[in-house]
Amino acid sequence: MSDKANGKKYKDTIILPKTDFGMKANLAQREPEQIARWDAMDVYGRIRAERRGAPKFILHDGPPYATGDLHVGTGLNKVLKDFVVRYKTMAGFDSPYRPGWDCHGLPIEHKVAKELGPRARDMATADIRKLCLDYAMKFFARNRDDFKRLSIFGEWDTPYLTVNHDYEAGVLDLFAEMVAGGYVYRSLRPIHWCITDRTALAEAELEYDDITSPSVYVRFPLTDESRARASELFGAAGDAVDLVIWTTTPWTLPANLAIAVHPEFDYALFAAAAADGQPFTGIVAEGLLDTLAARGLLADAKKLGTCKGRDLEGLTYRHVFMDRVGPVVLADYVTLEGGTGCVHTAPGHGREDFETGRRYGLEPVSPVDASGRFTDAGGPFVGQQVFEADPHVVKLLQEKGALLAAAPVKHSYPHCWRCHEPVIFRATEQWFVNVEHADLRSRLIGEVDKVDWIPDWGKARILGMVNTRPDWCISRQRSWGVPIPAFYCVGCGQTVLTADSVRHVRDLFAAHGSDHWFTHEAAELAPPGLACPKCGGKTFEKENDIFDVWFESGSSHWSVVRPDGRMQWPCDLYLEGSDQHRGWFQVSMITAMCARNDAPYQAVLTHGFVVDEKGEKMSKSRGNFISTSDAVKAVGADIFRLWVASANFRDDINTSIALMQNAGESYRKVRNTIRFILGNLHDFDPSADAVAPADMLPMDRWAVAKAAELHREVRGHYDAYVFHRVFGELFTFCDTTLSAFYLDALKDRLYCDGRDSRSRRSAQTAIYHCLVQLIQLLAPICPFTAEEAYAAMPHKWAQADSVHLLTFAPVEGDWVDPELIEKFRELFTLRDAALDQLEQLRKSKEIGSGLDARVTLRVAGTELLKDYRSCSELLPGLFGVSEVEIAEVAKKTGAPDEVQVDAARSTSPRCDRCWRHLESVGSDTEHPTLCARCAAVVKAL
RNA sequence: GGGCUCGUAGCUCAGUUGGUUAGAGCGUGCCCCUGAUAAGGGCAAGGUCGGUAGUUCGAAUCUACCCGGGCCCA
Repeated sequence: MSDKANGKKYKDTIILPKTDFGMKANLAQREPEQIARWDAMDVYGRIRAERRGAPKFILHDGPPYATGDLHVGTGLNKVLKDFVVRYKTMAGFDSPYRPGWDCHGLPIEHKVAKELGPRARDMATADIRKLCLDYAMKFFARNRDDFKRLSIFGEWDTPYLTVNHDYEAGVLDLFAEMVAGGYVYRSLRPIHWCITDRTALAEAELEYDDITSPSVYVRFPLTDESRARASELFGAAGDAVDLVIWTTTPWTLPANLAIAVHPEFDYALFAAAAADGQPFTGIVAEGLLDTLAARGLLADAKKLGTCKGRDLEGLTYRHVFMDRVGPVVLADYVTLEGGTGCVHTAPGHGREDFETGRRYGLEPVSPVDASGRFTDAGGPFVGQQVFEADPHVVKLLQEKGALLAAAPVKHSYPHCWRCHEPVIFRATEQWFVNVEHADLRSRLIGEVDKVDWIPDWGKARILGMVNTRPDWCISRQRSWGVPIPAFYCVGCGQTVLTADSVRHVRDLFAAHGSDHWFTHEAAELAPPGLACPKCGGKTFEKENDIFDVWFESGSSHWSVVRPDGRMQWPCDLYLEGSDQHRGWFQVSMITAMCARNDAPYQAVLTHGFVVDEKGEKMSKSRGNFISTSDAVKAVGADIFRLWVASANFRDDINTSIALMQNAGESYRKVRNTIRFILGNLHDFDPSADAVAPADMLPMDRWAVAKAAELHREVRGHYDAYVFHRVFGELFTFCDTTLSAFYLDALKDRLYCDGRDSRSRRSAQTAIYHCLVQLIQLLAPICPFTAEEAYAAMPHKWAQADSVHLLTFAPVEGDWVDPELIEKFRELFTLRDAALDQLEQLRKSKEIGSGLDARVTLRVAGTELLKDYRSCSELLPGLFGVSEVEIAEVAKKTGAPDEVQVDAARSTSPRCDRCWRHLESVGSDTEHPTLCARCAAVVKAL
């Protein structure tokens, strides 16, 4: 019989791996089937039932906007949440997860308006809202399918939608608390306004384009008292002293209430000649004096003195043509880029001006009606349209001798997206939340400090915002949203908004939804018997404004978390992208502090943004946009999820299909490691075959100790939400610990030792425990693969219909063995030396397989010798060679114990069955081509 | 322009309180195995740690400035 034929004959006597767990995952096809099975068994519902009464861990979902294809970033966010929820669930917590969607808001209304075109203007609000709802529902359904495909465990049949009646009622319930607390007020505020369409415009509805404006330099004279003070400040004086301002919108000058200077800049008092040759004394920023002089605005300018901007605060000046005295105020947005360093401030016509005015208690003046014509308060320009009034304003300034210079200037200016005409800033009545009321701002700051921000710089980020944020304007002149439930007395115009009136409307919305507001008259909406507190009137009009969508999403803790008996308020965790420091994190905190003086969350975890492979912003217009479904189509959900886990999400995340395919390489390694173990457990029943720890071989005890170590470290990383370390540990365990070393070293025992031999069962016991850890710890990240592996286990560690119903099996104390791990660490340096030698033999063609070689350890020192002899059995496996000889060599006195590693081609014959070169081959006459071990095993069959 | 933030091999990540020659894995190239086989094992190449200037006996690590990216504002 030839060697080959002999080998074939004995091949049937070795025990090769056997499993149905395929090498190819075929995720694209199998994942949807698995989802269907989970749905059919209602695995989510069963988890809820099994965890009832357990400690809770509540991750409250931030609602994504229901529009467009799901950006990979949105998919990544949901996957990270799913890691948390699944991990906490396996850790024994009851962690219900109810996803949500933000369904109201301008982007949807905008899309619908675009589709409708001019028809939109003639449509009833209620009809437009119906179309918006259809739009939102369409995308909600589409996005939900994408999320489900990622295997996010959650309540997909009962998500919270901000258009749900109970959600809308919750928004008003929270609003009622805030009204009761005195946080809500109504005031003028400038907004973008199109005088052609007579409508308010949002930032997203503006288009910027160049226009030419009649810019003017204007002199405003200081009052007598201020002139006296100025002469002290500057150490110089003039008969009259003028503040010089510059503006590109002369028509806003009737609304001028103040002049702003920068507190840190130096300002100069100067003497110069105006264009008409008349000498005058004025004030501008010192840094601009030369520039202005060089432009010929100030002939023969002579600096008389300087002082800091902050010292000018409180000086007063006389308006040139309105009967009004205005103050000098401080503002740090003043620049030296252009102008004079003294900024014309009209709180009714500019956002910054408005904020500055508010700081100084200046009530905005905005004498312009909806069509852009000056009202009675417009002084000399009553009835004129603002842009047409510009030249008249300039002329008047000239007549008054206040015009220093006028020149057309080209600059970028906002235009209406519909009619493309230039827009104006116009002050209208808006609703606000007062962040100073009842020390709200300082309470917010104090509360921010109590929340656990992960990473910790999140705290600095949100503090910076809370510190400087102005009052929150919560009203919008829009259709698609929750109406602000205020009433106005027809008799006297008085606003009526009380906690009780809000709660009355809340109940109407709970029953009928917010559409009710648009389909019913004020009389049907107001609480019965409502009377105007001012005039006693009983007839009312209803408010037309709706809430800012941020108010809606900022109410989710109140609408969703608080009423749900399965959850707890405040919840444990919010987990969103870092843009939400300004957005959802902040607005949720504000509403919660108003209502309950408490943060709505105990911890906030943020992730960076998904960017393209070059680290640049991802967008459809750049052509580097990737949707969640693109990703799933390319690599499948489990690989997508593994990719998410592999990235350090605290920074921005570089993304491309190719990078996800890289994660696919790691996936294959993990999968094949699991597959190999499964294959070698096909005849292993732990209840009958497991070997007690004390009886296990040292290398197997080492493997179990490594598995225990893995468990401890991975759990730690999960607890700290450091998923890329979870991934790293799991991968390294599969790749380095198991595949490259341990499993390779085990093959001889698993394949060739007797089926029931202690050495083989010991190995199986170890890989069984390794597999249990792998499947469990992988389950939150790759739920499909973990389930598939669990199903493929011939004997499970815990019986369940799904691995996701289980809690983590505890690691037994006697597994943990740091000393053993340390000992192997030493052995590995020996292994490195051996592999180095083997590689040289391979290069010189002396050997091919490691089994062609034998290793000799030349040991100097009795202690070390004893050490190696005690574990001589495991050495061939450690080095991957046929045999290892331990030889004693002389030790120099005083020298430390030493070992030298030598490898050489084995001189022993090769066993036909186990392929090892051993001296014992041929010792059995019945099986002359086998080694002693194999002969014995074959005979016993 | 401001606040926060990131920048270590082509890619994903490690790099204790500053301390030898900056480490892994993936990918790439080469080799081995053919009893994990569209698998498995090994070896090798690949980095001026974004740049510059400081502090220090010594800097990927500390400081300042600059460059590039991101989020949020203006």
